[in-house]
Amino acid sequence: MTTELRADARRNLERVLDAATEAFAASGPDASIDDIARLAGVGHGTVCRRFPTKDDLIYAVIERHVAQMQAMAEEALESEDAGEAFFDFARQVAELSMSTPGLHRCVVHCGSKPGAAELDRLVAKIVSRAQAAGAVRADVQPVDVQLLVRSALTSAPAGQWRRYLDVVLDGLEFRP
Amino acid sequence: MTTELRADARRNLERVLDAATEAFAASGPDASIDDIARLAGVGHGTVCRRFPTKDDLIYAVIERHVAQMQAMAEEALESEDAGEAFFDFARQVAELSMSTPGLHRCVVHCGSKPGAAELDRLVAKIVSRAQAAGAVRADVQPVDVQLLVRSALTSAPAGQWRRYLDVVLDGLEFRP
DNA sequence: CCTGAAACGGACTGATGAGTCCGCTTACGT
DNA sequence: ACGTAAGCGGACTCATCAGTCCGTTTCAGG
Repeated sequence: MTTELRADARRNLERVLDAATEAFAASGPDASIDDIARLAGVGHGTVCRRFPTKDDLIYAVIERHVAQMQAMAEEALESEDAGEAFFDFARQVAELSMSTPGLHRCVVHCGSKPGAAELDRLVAKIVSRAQAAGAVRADVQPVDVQLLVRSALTSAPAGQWRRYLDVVLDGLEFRP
Repeated sequence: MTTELRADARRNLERVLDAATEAFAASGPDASIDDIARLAGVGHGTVCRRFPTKDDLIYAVIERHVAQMQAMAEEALESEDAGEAFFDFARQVAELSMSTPGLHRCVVHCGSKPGAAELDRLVAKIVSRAQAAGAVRADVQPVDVQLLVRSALTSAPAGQWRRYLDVVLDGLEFRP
């Protein structure tokens, strides 16, 4: 079987993923492969063999994050109150993202990779629904909402992001 | 006189500044010194001699920009209506910044260099005044306002920044 | 065991970009 | 015109980092 990994290979793979998670959480996508390899206690050749590209590694690390966000999005779409669903969703995602700012920067770095496309689709739905319900201003596109929220989170000094998010979300509210 | 430049030196200096302005406007602070030197038609040693550090060069290029912003700030401080002054000032600065997005990114890159400190002080005054007048929400600091506006401008896709700014400024308005 | 395939790791390549150095050129005062 | 100091430019150093290659080690099945 080509899909089976030797025991030591599997062990190293886990070490690499753990190390990468730690390194990316600490330094964002700028963490170097060498640092990660060192942290994992393996040669960097080993890292590059499993993940032909650095982005592959980043994506492997944030996959779980993205899946969580997707779950949140699906839940939001089931809520009755479209407006409340949107604002709650935004705060939930922010809370998750900012629990590890480095990983958030990795998500931003990846932009819309395969797999994130589905998430984008869901977000777009949440936003449109909230706009249709008159809870969110109509002169923005779903992608604008994503970018605005993202940039507020990214630009906020450590620990201050909640206030920044408040400003942007208030700005997104529909006002007669 | 040590402060006098030889004619050719002055000519080259101007060429370098022009080239740097063009390159930074096109590519932001990532424009390489080599590119700038090539564009100016000089060796890159010449660039590095005049500007020991790349940041020195960047700062020389944005100096005029910063000065213009400072003038706008001073004017804003003379206005009667503190709230209107703030919002107008924000839009003026945005208009200036985004007329050359690459330079805007340079300004962001420089953060608060010597010289920009004075501008920061003026901005802080404008914001506090608007807050005291009840036009701007009180739960943000002047620096937060700067970062929020900056990030909205930076994250907006080409040509879309006005809408992004609208959202943030609306979010900054005081609401009873 | 013992052997072949899988996995390892680090030396190597190649790209990039900032800043230094020094032999050559050129401006400009006399 | 000529000598000298200012100025030039590009080759060089140094650092960083992603990705490749191959000789060596280790696993695991027979």
